[in-house]
Amino acid sequence: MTILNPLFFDRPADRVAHDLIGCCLNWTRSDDSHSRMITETEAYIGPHDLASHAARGRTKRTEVMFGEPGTLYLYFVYGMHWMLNVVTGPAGYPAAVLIRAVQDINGPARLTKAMALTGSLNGKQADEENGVWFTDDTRPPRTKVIRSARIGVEYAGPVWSLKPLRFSLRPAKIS
DNA sequence: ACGATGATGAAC
DNA sequence: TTCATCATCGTA
Repeated sequence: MTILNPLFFDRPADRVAHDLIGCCLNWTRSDDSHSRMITETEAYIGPHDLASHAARGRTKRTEVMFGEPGTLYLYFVYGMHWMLNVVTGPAGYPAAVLIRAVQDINGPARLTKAMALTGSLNGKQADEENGVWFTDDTRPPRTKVIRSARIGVEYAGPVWSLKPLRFSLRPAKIS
Protein backbone atom coordinates (compact mmCIF):
# COMPACT_ATOMS: atom_id res chain seq x y z
CA MET A 1 0.00 0.00 0.00
CA THR A 2 1.53 3.28 -1.09
CA ILE A 3 0.59 6.88 -0.57
CA LEU A 4 -0.80 8.51 -3.69
CA ASN A 5 1.47 11.44 -4.57
CA PRO A 6 0.87 14.47 -6.81
CA LEU A 7 1.91 12.42 -9.82
CA PHE A 8 -1.15 10.22 -9.40
CA PHE A 9 -3.36 13.30 -9.52
CA ASP A 10 -1.51 14.86 -12.44
CA ARG A 11 -3.89 13.34 -14.95
CA PRO A 12 -7.35 14.19 -16.33
CA ALA A 13 -9.99 14.37 -13.60
CA ASP A 14 -12.14 11.60 -15.04
CA ARG A 15 -9.22 9.16 -15.01
CA VAL A 16 -8.34 10.10 -11.46
CA ALA A 17 -11.97 9.87 -10.35
CA HIS A 18 -12.21 6.40 -11.84
CA ASP A 19 -8.95 5.19 -10.34
CA LEU A 20 -9.76 6.51 -6.86
CA ILE A 21 -12.64 4.05 -6.59
CA GLY A 22 -11.32 1.23 -4.41
CA CYS A 23 -8.48 3.35 -3.07
CA CYS A 24 -8.50 4.51 0.54
CA LEU A 25 -9.16 7.90 2.04
CA ASN A 26 -7.15 8.31 5.24
CA TRP A 27 -7.44 10.95 7.90
CA THR A 28 -6.33 11.63 11.42
CA ARG A 29 -8.51 13.25 14.01
CA SER A 30 -7.41 13.80 17.60
CA ASP A 31 -4.71 11.12 17.46
CA ASP A 32 -7.05 8.62 15.87
CA SER A 33 -6.28 7.49 12.37
CA HIS A 34 -8.98 6.35 10.00
CA SER A 35 -8.94 4.61 6.65
CA ARG A 36 -11.92 3.86 4.45
CA MET A 37 -12.35 2.65 0.91
CA ILE A 38 -13.62 5.25 -1.55
CA THR A 39 -16.87 4.15 -3.15
CA GLU A 40 -18.11 7.20 -5.06
CA THR A 41 -16.49 10.15 -6.83
CA GLU A 42 -17.34 12.79 -9.40
CA ALA A 43 -15.05 14.42 -11.96
CA TYR A 44 -15.16 18.13 -12.79
CA ILE A 45 -13.00 18.05 -15.83
CA GLY A 46 -12.11 21.60 -16.79
CA PRO A 47 -13.13 25.21 -17.44
CA HIS A 48 -15.38 24.09 -20.31
CA ASP A 49 -17.32 21.84 -17.91
CA LEU A 50 -20.39 23.97 -17.14
CA ALA A 51 -21.05 22.02 -13.94
CA SER A 52 -17.63 22.96 -12.56
CA HIS A 53 -17.01 25.99 -10.41
CA ALA A 54 -14.10 26.66 -12.74
CA ALA A 55 -16.52 27.43 -15.57
CA ARG A 56 -16.83 30.86 -13.92
CA GLY A 57 -13.14 31.41 -14.39
CA ARG A 58 -10.46 32.13 -11.84
CA THR A 59 -12.07 33.62 -8.74
CA LYS A 60 -11.19 33.72 -5.09
CA ARG A 61 -13.05 30.44 -4.56
CA THR A 62 -11.82 28.59 -7.62
CA GLU A 63 -8.22 29.69 -7.21
CA VAL A 64 -7.11 26.42 -5.63
CA MET A 65 -8.51 24.45 -8.57
CA PHE A 66 -5.75 26.04 -10.64
CA GLY A 67 -3.10 24.79 -8.23
CA GLU A 68 -0.90 21.74 -7.98
CA PRO A 69 -2.37 18.28 -8.51
CA GLY A 70 -3.11 16.65 -5.18
CA THR A 71 -4.24 19.89 -3.56
CA LEU A 72 -7.34 19.68 -1.37
CA TYR A 73 -10.25 21.85 -2.47
CA LEU A 74 -12.79 22.38 0.30
CA TYR A 75 -15.79 24.62 -0.14
CA PHE A 76 -18.99 25.43 1.68
CA VAL A 77 -22.44 24.88 0.15
CA TYR A 78 -26.09 25.27 1.07
CA GLY A 79 -25.15 27.29 4.10
CA MET A 80 -24.15 24.21 6.06
CA HIS A 81 -22.10 21.62 4.23
CA TRP A 82 -18.44 21.22 3.36
CA MET A 83 -17.38 19.38 0.20
CA LEU A 84 -14.07 17.55 -0.14
CA ASN A 85 -12.32 17.62 -3.51
CA VAL A 86 -8.84 16.90 -4.82
CA VAL A 87 -7.32 18.99 -7.57
CA THR A 88 -6.17 17.11 -10.65
CA GLY A 89 -3.58 17.99 -13.23
CA PRO A 90 -1.94 19.53 -14.97
CA ALA A 91 -0.99 22.43 -12.72
CA GLY A 92 -2.65 25.61 -13.91
CA TYR A 93 -5.58 23.71 -15.41
CA PRO A 94 -8.69 23.91 -13.19
CA ALA A 95 -10.13 20.46 -12.57
CA ALA A 96 -10.95 18.39 -9.51
CA VAL A 97 -12.54 15.24 -8.16
CA LEU A 98 -15.33 15.40 -5.59
CA ILE A 99 -15.17 12.62 -3.00
CA ARG A 100 -18.83 11.71 -2.59
CA ALA A 101 -18.69 8.63 -0.43
CA VAL A 102 -16.50 6.09 1.30
CA GLN A 103 -17.42 2.72 2.76
CA ASP A 104 -20.27 3.13 5.27
CA ILE A 105 -20.40 6.89 4.85
CA ASN A 106 -22.68 7.95 2.01
CA GLY A 107 -22.90 11.52 0.86
CA PRO A 108 -20.26 14.21 0.50
CA ALA A 109 -21.55 16.33 3.38
CA ARG A 110 -21.80 13.40 5.75
CA LEU A 111 -18.25 12.46 4.83
CA THR A 112 -16.77 15.83 5.78
CA LYS A 113 -18.88 15.84 8.92
CA ALA A 114 -17.53 12.42 9.90
CA MET A 115 -14.01 13.64 9.20
CA ALA A 116 -14.66 16.90 11.09
CA LEU A 117 -13.32 18.77 8.07
CA THR A 118 -13.87 22.44 7.43
CA GLY A 119 -12.13 24.93 5.19
CA SER A 120 -8.88 24.97 7.13
CA LEU A 121 -7.26 22.46 4.78
CA ASN A 122 -8.40 24.23 1.63
CA GLY A 123 -5.39 24.68 -0.63
CA LYS A 124 -3.20 22.22 1.31
CA GLN A 125 -1.66 19.12 -0.17
CA ALA A 126 -3.27 15.77 0.54
CA ASP A 127 -0.56 14.16 2.65
CA GLU A 128 0.03 12.62 6.05
CA GLU A 129 1.37 15.82 7.50
CA ASN A 130 -1.89 17.62 6.81
CA GLY A 131 -3.90 14.70 8.16
CA VAL A 132 -5.77 13.84 4.97
CA TRP A 133 -4.23 11.55 2.40
CA PHE A 134 -4.95 8.85 -0.11
CA THR A 135 -3.48 5.39 -0.41
CA ASP A 136 -3.40 2.96 -3.25
CA ASP A 137 -5.42 -0.13 -2.77
CA THR A 138 -7.23 -2.59 -4.91
CA ARG A 139 -10.89 -2.97 -5.52
CA PRO A 140 -12.45 -6.07 -4.01
CA PRO A 141 -12.92 -8.83 -6.56
CA ARG A 142 -16.35 -9.25 -8.17
CA THR A 143 -16.92 -5.53 -8.12
CA LYS A 144 -16.67 -2.97 -10.84
CA VAL A 145 -16.79 0.74 -11.35
CA ILE A 146 -19.97 2.06 -12.91
CA ARG A 147 -20.50 5.51 -14.42
CA SER A 148 -23.57 7.69 -14.18
CA ALA A 149 -24.66 11.33 -14.32
CA ARG A 150 -23.41 13.69 -11.66
CA ILE A 151 -25.70 14.71 -8.82
CA GLY A 152 -27.19 18.16 -8.36
CA VAL A 153 -25.77 19.82 -11.46
CA GLU A 154 -28.88 20.31 -13.59
CA TYR A 155 -28.10 24.00 -13.80
CA ALA A 156 -25.26 23.06 -16.16
CA GLY A 157 -27.74 22.15 -18.90
CA PRO A 158 -28.55 18.74 -20.39
CA VAL A 159 -25.23 18.24 -22.16
CA TRP A 160 -23.05 18.65 -19.10
CA SER A 161 -25.42 17.44 -16.41
CA LEU A 162 -25.94 14.12 -18.18
CA LYS A 163 -22.32 13.31 -18.88
CA PRO A 164 -21.34 10.09 -17.09
CA LEU A 165 -18.72 11.65 -14.83
CA ARG A 166 -19.88 10.07 -11.60
CA PHE A 167 -18.02 6.92 -10.64
CA SER A 168 -19.19 4.42 -8.08
CA LEU A 169 -18.45 0.94 -6.90
CA ARG A 170 -21.06 -1.60 -7.72
CA PRO A 171 -20.92 -4.16 -4.92
CA ALA A 172 -20.77 -7.82 -5.72
CA LYS A 173 -24.14 -9.42 -5.96
CA ILE A 174 -25.07 -11.29 -2.82
CA SER A 175 -25.71 -14.81 -3.94
C1' DA B 1 -41.65 18.07 -1.47
C1' DC B 2 -39.25 21.34 0.98
C1' DG B 3 -36.78 24.19 4.47
C1' DA B 4 -32.38 25.18 6.75
C1' DT B 5 -28.70 28.54 6.15
C1' DG B 6 -24.67 31.45 4.32
C1' DA B 7 -21.15 31.99 0.70
C1' DT B 8 -20.68 33.02 -4.05
C1' DG B 9 -20.82 35.55 -8.27
C1' DA B 10 -23.31 38.43 -11.36
C1' DA B 11 -26.23 42.21 -12.08
C1' DC B 12 -27.47 46.68 -11.05
C1' DT C 1 -25.68 46.40 -2.49
C1' DT C 2 -29.04 43.22 -3.74
C1' DC C 3 -30.43 38.82 -5.51
C1' DA C 4 -30.85 34.10 -7.25
C1' DT C 5 -28.48 30.13 -6.87
C1' DC C 6 -26.28 26.37 -4.86
C1' DA C 7 -21.31 19.63 -6.44
C1' DT C 8 -26.84 18.58 0.42
C1' DC C 9 -29.44 16.37 3.94
C1' DG C 10 -33.16 15.41 7.15
C1' DT C 11 -37.84 15.46 7.82
C1' DA C 12 -42.24 14.75 5.74
